[in-house]
Amino acid sequence: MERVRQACRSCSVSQLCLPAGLEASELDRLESALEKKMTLHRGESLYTVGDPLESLFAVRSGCMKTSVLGSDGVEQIIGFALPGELLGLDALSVERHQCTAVALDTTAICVLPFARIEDLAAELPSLNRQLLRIMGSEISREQDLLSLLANKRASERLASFLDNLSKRFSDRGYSGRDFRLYMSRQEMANYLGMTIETVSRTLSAWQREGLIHIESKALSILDPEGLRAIAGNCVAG
Amino acid sequence: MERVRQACRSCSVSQLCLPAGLEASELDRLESALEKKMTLHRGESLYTVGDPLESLFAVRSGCMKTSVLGSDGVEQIIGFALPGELLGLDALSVERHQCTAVALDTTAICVLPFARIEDLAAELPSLNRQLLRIMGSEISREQDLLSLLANKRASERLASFLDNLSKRFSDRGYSGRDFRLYMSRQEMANYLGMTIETVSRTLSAWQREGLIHIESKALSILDPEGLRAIAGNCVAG
DNA sequence: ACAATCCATTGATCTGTGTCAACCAGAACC
DNA sequence: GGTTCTGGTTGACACAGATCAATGGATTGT
Repeated sequence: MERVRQACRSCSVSQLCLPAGLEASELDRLESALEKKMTLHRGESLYTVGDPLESLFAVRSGCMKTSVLGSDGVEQIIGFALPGELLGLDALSVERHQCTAVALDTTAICVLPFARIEDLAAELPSLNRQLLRIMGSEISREQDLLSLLANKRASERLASFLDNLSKRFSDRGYSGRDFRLYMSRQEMANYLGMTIETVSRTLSAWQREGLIHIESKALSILDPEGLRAIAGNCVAG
Repeated sequence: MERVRQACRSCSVSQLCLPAGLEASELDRLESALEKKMTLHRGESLYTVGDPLESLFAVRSGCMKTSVLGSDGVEQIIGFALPGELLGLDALSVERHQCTAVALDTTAICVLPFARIEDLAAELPSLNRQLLRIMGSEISREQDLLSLLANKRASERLASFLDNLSKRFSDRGYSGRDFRLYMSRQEMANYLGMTIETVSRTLSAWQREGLIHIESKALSILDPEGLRAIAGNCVAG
């Protein structure tokens, strides 16, 4: 771990992250509250269920998954976090993390000590507003996902998911047509409430139909419109 | 609509609501920011998708449902709000409501003008903290619901739902064994991602087995343990 | 280079729950 | 007092997707 100066200003996703909308002087203060950055490797966890809330985290590069554990011990993946996204917000309720965050790839993380963020937010209204904004969008992201799981069929869910990933990659300056799926088929299936076999079969069918090309984790979307049509024009997921 | 003085202090659910943890002087200021209260009748809506964010709302008595509209126009119910619960948090992301809130019964609502709450939160750290806490618990509530929808079978979902309602009623000082289901079978089914027929069949089966007694909307839980066993000891829903 | 894993694909079969349809009961209305 | 409506229950049947099983390909470790 190392102290990072100018962390936010040099970060390509700051406009998607906590600093969005802050002025230069405010950014200075946020950067000085930012403790350190850390790097996780595939499979390493950032926090697990029950850990006390010490910090919020921002993904700087790479990809994380978050999951909750059902009473039966079965993992349910809640989301995949790309650069610019905040992690740990669910811990604000009871001061303990309610889910587990694991790296799916080598991932750089900014650590935001909660006490400092909280103090700073009390002084900087625009920071507090941005924090609320991010929490609000996490709430509505989950609402969209609920709608997806409750009343769409498997292929619609998978198509929405790929479309959503595509959009997020292009928002971050990467190609929305060709990208790497950081997660395994198992993880996609779990996230979308289906089995690995159904994921595999559906992808194979789309490949046969010329909608996509997929080889291991490398995905090319050949017909974005076709995919969106299957998704029912809904980009949740 | 009328101005309400001492709104929070006289409210039986204030400890579940925004004022939780506030000192007397802070409570004064919150109450003076609280604009008015209003009453909705069954079927009336508090806000709908796209309405600009003007206020957050707290349920004082009665029951509300919130739902999002899929791209295909299909309603997906996201939650049922009981007294003490806050509504409108999803609007903080884009300053517009992302879902619709409709009364399921005659319902009293406290209106919290967002601009005033925001200003006040900047001055009262404990209020801001409580707002974040409530948003955090909404996030984890939805996470639990995701887990329920993605990998539980219909009967487990329904049992979890009833168990969760039971718990919330008893938290509010009502009986957790005998209570009125404010929502229709159709609304339960929609919320839990199943059909009305499956809800009906499952309830009938449990009635036959002596787990519950249900007549129209009046539910008695005869065997809470049995119900919880079906739910797999998970209280999400 | 080989075995040992792990992950993905594909096929065959089974099942939970959706779909379609008939029926019933209570509420609302003439 | 009957008619219509709305919401709920029950049954028969169909099907999307789960489950079980076999195989293949890639990655890891020795």
